[in-house]
Amino acid sequence: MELIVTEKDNAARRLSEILSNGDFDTERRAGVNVYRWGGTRCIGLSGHVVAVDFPPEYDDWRDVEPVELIDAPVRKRPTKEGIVRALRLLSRDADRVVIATDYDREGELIGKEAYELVREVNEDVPVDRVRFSSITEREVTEAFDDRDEIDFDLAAAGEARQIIDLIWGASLTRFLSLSARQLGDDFISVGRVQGPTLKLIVDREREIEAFDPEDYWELFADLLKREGEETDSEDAFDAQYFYEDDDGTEAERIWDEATADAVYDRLRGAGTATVSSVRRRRRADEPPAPFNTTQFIRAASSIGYSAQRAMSMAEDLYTAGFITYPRTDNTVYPEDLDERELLEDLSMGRGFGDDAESVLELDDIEPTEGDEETTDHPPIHPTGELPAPSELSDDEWEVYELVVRRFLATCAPDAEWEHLRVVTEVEEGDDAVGVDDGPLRLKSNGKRLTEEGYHAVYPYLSTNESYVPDVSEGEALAVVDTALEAKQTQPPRRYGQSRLIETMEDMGIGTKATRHDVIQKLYDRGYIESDPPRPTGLAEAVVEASEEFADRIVSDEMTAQLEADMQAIAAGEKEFDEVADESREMLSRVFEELVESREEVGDHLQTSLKADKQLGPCPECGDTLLVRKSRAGSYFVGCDGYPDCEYTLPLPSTGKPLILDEVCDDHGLSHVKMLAGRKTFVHGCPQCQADEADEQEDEVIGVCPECGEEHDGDLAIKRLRSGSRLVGCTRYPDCDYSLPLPRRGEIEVTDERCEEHDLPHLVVHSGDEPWELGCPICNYREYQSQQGGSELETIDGIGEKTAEKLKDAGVDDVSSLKEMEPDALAEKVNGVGADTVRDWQAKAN
DNA sequence: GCAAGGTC
Repeated sequence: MELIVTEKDNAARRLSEILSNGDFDTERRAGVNVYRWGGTRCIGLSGHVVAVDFPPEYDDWRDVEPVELIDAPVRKRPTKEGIVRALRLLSRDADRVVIATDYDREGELIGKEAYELVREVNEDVPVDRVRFSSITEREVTEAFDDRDEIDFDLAAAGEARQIIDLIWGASLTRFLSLSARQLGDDFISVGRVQGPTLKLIVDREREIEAFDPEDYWELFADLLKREGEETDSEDAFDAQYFYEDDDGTEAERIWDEATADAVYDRLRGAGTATVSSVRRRRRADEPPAPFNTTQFIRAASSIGYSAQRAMSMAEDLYTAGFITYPRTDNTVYPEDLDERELLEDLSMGRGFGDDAESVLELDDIEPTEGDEETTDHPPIHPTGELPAPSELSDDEWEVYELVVRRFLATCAPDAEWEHLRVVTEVEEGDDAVGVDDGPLRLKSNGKRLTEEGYHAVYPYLSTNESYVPDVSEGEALAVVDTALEAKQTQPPRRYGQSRLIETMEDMGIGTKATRHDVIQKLYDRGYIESDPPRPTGLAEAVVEASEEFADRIVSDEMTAQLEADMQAIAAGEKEFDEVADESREMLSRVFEELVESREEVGDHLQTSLKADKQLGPCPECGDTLLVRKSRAGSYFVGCDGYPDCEYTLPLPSTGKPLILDEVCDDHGLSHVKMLAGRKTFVHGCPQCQADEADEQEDEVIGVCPECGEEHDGDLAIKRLRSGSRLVGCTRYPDCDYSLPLPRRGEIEVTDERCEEHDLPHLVVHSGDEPWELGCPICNYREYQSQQGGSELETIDGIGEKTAEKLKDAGVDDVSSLKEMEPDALAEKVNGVGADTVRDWQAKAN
C-alpha cells in the first residue's frame, strides 16, 4: 500500500480527486478522514501534529529557575493524538510513503515530523517527497512523476526557529511572570514576534505623549467665476493660500501669527483674483492588486471588521468552499486560473452578478499583479461556488462580497481622473501690508472621475470629486469669502490593527497566518486595549524592562538574524546545533544581568500593574480604590487598604473593565468602560452609579410569580448599584426571582397589561425611537428561546454551523459533549476530528 | 498556565 501524507485534510481530498480521477472512497481512521483508491491511501494532517516542549519535570514554574530552561532538554510531543494514531496505523501497512506537504519551509518541517512518526513504526519503508505549488492536475502529475527526497537541511532550519522561539520565549516569560508574582492566568509574556510588535505600539504612544503641538495658520478663499453679471454663489470653489519656502518647495502653513494676520489682511481686502496658470492632467487610476492576507485584512477593516474577525470569517468561507485559502502572501493569480470561467460562474451571483457580467464583456481580461509571487497558495479569490442566500450571515456575506468584488476589480479596466490645478494671484486691497514680496497666490485643486473603470465594480475606495470650474489664464475671478484658520500640528496617529499588520509585514515579523493572532494575544495578555489599540501601563513596563535587559526580544533584529541563520542551515552552510548553541549563549548572557536585577524588574512591573487598576481615593479611608477580581471571577472596586478598609463598589457583570482618562468631578474617581465586544459600554463613575441606585425607589409593577401567593412578594423595577436594572422580587434576598432589563433608556410602565402574567407592558425610551419591550416575562421567554440550543456556542471554536452539526449527531448541550468519546463523536460529525473534540472538552471544563 | 508556527 502506498500512503500519501498532505498538510491538511482539504489538500488530501483534492489531491485524491486528481490522482484517482475522481474515483475514491472516504473512510475514517481514529476520527480522521482517509481517502482510498486502488492500493493507495491519502491522509491529511492538521499542520504540525507534534510540538516542541520541555519534559514534564520543568512544568512547575516555581520549581524551576527560568535560566535552567536555556539548557533544558527539548523533546517533541504529539499534539494531535487522533491524527498521529491514524498515521501510525496506516504507516505499519505501507510499503511506500509519499510526503506531499506544502512547498515551503514550514511544510518541509511538517513533512519531516510525519516522516519521523512513520519511522517509529516502520523502519524500512521508502519515503519520497513530492513538491507542487498548487493542487492542479498538471503540477500534481508532474510532481508524482518526479519524486524527490525530504530536504532535511530545510526542515532543520525550521527546527532551529522552533527551539530558539521556545527557549527565549519560555525562559523570559517565566522570568518576568515570577519576578512580578504574576502566575496563573495573568502571566506576563514576551516573544520574538510579540515583543517587537508591542514595542511598536508602545513607541508610538511615547511619541504621542512627548508630542509638543505647534501653532500654525492657513488661509482660504472661495472664488467665483464671473459670467457677465450673473454669479451664483453655489458655484464657488475653494482656494488655498500658498508660498514657496526657503528650499523653493510649496508650503501652505504660516508658522507665526503676525505674518498670518498680515497676509490675511491682504487677502481679505482683495475683491478679485486673476488666473495665472491652469494645468490639466489626466491620470490613470489602476485597479488594486489581488488580495493577500494583509491587504484583505486592510480592506475588511475599512468596512468595519477587526483583523481577527475578518480572518475568522474568511476561514469559514474557505472551509465552506466559497473562497480560496485565506492565508497567503501571493498577489499574482496562478497561470491556470481561468478568469473568464470564474467570471461566468460569478455572473450568476446575487448582488454582483451584473457587475461580473460587465467585466466579462471586456475584450481583453488581464488581471492586475502585485509584487509578491509565491507558489504555495493563490491570492484570495472567490472559487466560483456560490453561497445560497441563507447560507451566510450578513457579516459573512459582506466579507464574501468584498472578496468577489476585489476579484472583479483586478480584472476590470483602469479608472481615469482629470486633475485641474488653477493658480490665481490676488490683487492687493487698499490697506495691504507688504509681507510677501511677490504676489499673493492661491491654488485650487479639482479632480473629476472621467472614467469610472474598476470603481464601478469595487465601491470600497473613495471616488470623491472636488469641483473647480473651467477657467482660462488671465481670467478675473471674484473673491467671495475668505478665512484664516488657526491650527495645531497633530501627534502621530495610533496604529490601527490593519496598519499594525502591514508594519509587521514590512519588518518581516510573524507570518500571514499568525500576525493577527499575535495582536489578539497582546489583547489577551492585558498589554493593549480598545481599537485602535492603546498600550496599558503594564505593556510600557514590559517594554522598558526588555529594552534594558533583553533588548533582542523587543527588536526585529532577532528575526532578521534568525532568518539569516535559517538560510544558512537550509543551504548547508551552518549546522542546526551551531545556530542553536549560539542563541543559547546569547540568552545566557542576557540572564546574567537579568538575574541580578530581578527585584528591580519585579517592582517596576508590579507598580505598573497596580497603576492600571487605580481609580482614585477611597471615600472611607483615603487610600486608593482599585479594580479587583473576586474569586468567582467577577470584577468589583475595592480599597487598596483591605483588609483594614472594606469599602467596595460593584461593577457591571458583563465585560472587562477599562479605566478611562476621564475623572468624575464629584468623587475624583476615573470613569470605567466595560469592554465586551459589541456590547461594550461606558459605565461611568462607579460611585455615581451606586449613589443613583440608592436614591431610586423600586417601582412595584405586579405580584411575584414565585413567592407572591405564599409570602405576598411583589415584582418591582429595580436599579442595582452595579448600574444594571431588572424586574425582581421585593423580598430579595429571600426570593431571588428576576428578569433582565436593558441597561439604557428610561423605562415607561404603560396601562396595557399582559393577560397571561398580569403584568404591565413596558416601553423603553432610548435614542430617537421608543421601543416596546412588552411584558417582561414574555420578553424574557422570547429571549431565551432565541438563545436556545446554542449553549454549545459558548465554547470557543464552536459556531452556529458546528453546533447544528453536533445537534444532528445527538449532542445538544455542553454536558453531553463532555460525556462523548472523542473518537466516536468524530466518526459521526463530518469535518471534525477527535483532537478537536478533545480540545472542546478541555475548554468546556 | 510559557513561544511561534502550522490548521479548524
